[in-house]
Parts: sequence; C-alpha cells; structure tokens
Amino acid sequence: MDCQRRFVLGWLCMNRKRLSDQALELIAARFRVLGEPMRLRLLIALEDGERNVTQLVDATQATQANVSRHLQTLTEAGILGRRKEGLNVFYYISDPSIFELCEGVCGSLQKRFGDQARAFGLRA
Amino acid sequence: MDCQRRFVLGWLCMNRKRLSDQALELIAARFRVLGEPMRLRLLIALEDGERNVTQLVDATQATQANVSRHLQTLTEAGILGRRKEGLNVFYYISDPSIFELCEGVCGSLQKRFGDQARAFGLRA
DNA sequence: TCCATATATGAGTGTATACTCATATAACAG
DNA sequence: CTGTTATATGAGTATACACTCATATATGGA
Repeated sequence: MDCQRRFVLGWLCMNRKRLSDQALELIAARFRVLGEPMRLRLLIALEDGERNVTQLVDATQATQANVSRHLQTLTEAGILGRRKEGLNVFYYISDPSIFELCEGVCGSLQKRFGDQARAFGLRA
Repeated sequence: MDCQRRFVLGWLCMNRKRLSDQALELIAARFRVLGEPMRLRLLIALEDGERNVTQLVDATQATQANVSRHLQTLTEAGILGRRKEGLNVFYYISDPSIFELCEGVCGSLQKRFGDQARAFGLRA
C-alpha cells in the first residue's frame, strides 16, 4: 500500500524533469476524460454490460453525434472497448478500475458535503 | 467494498434525474480539478508538508499569479487548506485521498502503457 | 443495385478556462 | 505614515473542447 504509493510518486517525481512532465500530462489527461458528466453518464450506462450506440443515445438523452464522440474519447483513453456486430457497434468497459476512481471521488465529496449529499437522496 | 460500490452507484443513478445531474456534475468537476498538470505538480509539492506560495512558485517554475490561481481552485475544491502566518500563506493537503486517485490513474496507465511506462524511467 | 439503418466525422460555434501582465490588498519593518 | 515583501485578483488573450448540423461511411435487406 505505502509501497505502491512510493512507487507511483517515484514515477511522478523523477529527476528528469522533461519526462516527468509527460507523465503528469498523461495523468492529467486521464482525469480530464473523466471530467465530463456526459462521459460519466455513459460509463454508468455501461457498468452492467455492453451497449450499442443507439442504446446509449437512449440512456443519455444526448444526440447520436455527441454520444459517438464521447465514446471515441473514452475508447482512445483505453477506458472502453469496441465490438462491431452487423450494423451495431457495442461498447464495453475495458478498464473497470475507473469505477474505483469514481468511488474515491464520491467518498471525498460525501465527506465534504455530508449534509448536502444526504439531501441529494443518498439513503438506500 | 462491493457494498460501498453499490452505495455510490445508488447515489449516482437515482431515479430523480435532476438531482442525479447535479451529482454527476459535482463528480466531474472534481475530476476536472485534477485534470491540470500544474495542479498535480502543486499537489505533489505539497505531499510532504505545507508550503507557502513562494516555495510553490519555486517548486513549479510557474508565475506567482498562476500558482495563486491554481491554489485557489484547489482550495475551493476542498483539496487544500490555507493558513496565514504573517506575510506568508501556507497551503496544505486537506484531502489526502487525492493521492489514492492519482495512484489509481497511474495503475491504469501503467497497465495500458506497460512498456512506455517502463521507458519513462519507472524503475526505482 | 438501391434503399434503410447504425455509426462516424468534418465544419462551425460557443463556452470554459489556463495563462500573463499589471495592479490591488495585506502585513510587517522602520 | 512610508516602503517592502507576499499574495490575490481584474482584465485580456489564446486554446481546448463540448455541442450541433449536415453528411459520409458501412452493413444488411429487398
């Protein structure tokens, strides 16, 4: 645990500054991918199994063009996988660790906005 | 663990759509805060203890104005705390769970870019 | 081949925000 | 009070990117 921590920070804080910049940009980019509600919505819609684009359009109430773009972003980030089947393209979670990140963020937010969080309908 | 998962997703996927949108936006906003290399750099600089703005400017090689802005962003997000001492303002990590998120992302990236990551100088 | 359906993408627009410069505020020293 | 240092912030610019509309591509059916 702490070993892992040390490892990661070693990666981030290397002496060679140029490379460290690249690593930081990679990490930041990953966070940015998760920084859009639409994309979170898509991830949630995909959590219990693959869906095709049409199903995701229905689930998210967004335009097909927009959904396709976000799916592309998530796929390029390595978070989703793609599978063609006839006319349909099915997307699926290829990096489930994403959900642990969401949980981490939710935990922080709940700690921070305890009361508001509960007001959000947190029970059940 | 799985209980926690269920809990969080329950929060995200409530029936009342309006509120769920707010929750998603909150979560996405948190990810966006972490989606800037400069801010990650500041977090790393603060990991082993509080620092004042001048120290952070030195550590990050950025302008003082820019550092102050990012510190404000991080503070408003509840990630940093502030402490004034004479002319100096010291910032400190107030939500250490942030680092677990970074570790999670690093883990994903290492899995994805295994070889490149190693080329980054990952060892030791 | 021709048409219908599912998905992707080019082009344009609007918005958010990172950055900089200059200046404002705040606190201390003399 | 005056000047000096540390930090914050208003204003302006540039860039990234989310979104939409229209259209392209791809696959299957008649």
